[in-house]
Amino acid sequence: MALTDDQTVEIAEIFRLMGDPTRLKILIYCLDGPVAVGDLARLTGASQSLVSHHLRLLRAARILRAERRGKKVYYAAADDHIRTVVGDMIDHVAEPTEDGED
Amino acid sequence: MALTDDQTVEIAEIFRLMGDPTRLKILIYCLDGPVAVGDLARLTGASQSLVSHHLRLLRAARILRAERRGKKVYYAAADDHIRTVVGDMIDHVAEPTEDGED
DNA sequence: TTAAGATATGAAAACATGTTCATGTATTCA
DNA sequence: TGAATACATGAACATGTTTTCATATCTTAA
Repeated sequence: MALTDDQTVEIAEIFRLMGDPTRLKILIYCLDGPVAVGDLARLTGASQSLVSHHLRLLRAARILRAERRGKKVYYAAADDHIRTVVGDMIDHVAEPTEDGED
Repeated sequence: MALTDDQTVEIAEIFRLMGDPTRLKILIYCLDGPVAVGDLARLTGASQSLVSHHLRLLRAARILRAERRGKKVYYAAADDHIRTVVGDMIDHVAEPTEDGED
């Protein structure tokens, strides 16, 4: 595998950001295409302020990218790795658990 | 996508656990095969106690699975999804950043 | 320029987490 | 059994994170 310490920390940071339910919901809604901040608030049930705070973190980590169109700002997944990672994880959870339980 | 709220929380929980550098290191060392607790402590540079605490969390979330052999306990990745997810993430970080910066 | 809509930001409150230290519980071997 | 090795656990401390509330900024339209 051979990752540097910095790379490990960088990856951990991304996982950490995906590790909050509110943030993960936001991220998942953004996987299929750009969504406006207000819509994300309605979809997730979180306050506009909270969504905005989370979006800043997700954007800073390059997990999401923002694009302004008039008064609204649309957020979407930054690249396909993100989509893949979340997709794999959904598969993981969907599966009935591999072989022997403990 | 259509995930239930519980599923979203479950996925977030797994990401959260992978989101700590010490834990991620432990996990990565366990990807290629079973590793004993003491070796994990040496490999990661963390104390035996800390490694043990983290292992408990990773095991409870079914990210790792434990197997005792004599005095030692060996930990390994619970399934291939975990391997895939971490692998994708490593690709993500390895890449030179997709198109336009902000 | 003023008003209204949409998003962003700072500070504080409430809550959660990682780490250490001391100690407890297996397991093997003499 | 007793000693030594390997791992697990509980409590406490220190630090970090999520969330809210109030307010600021940006954009369009009248």
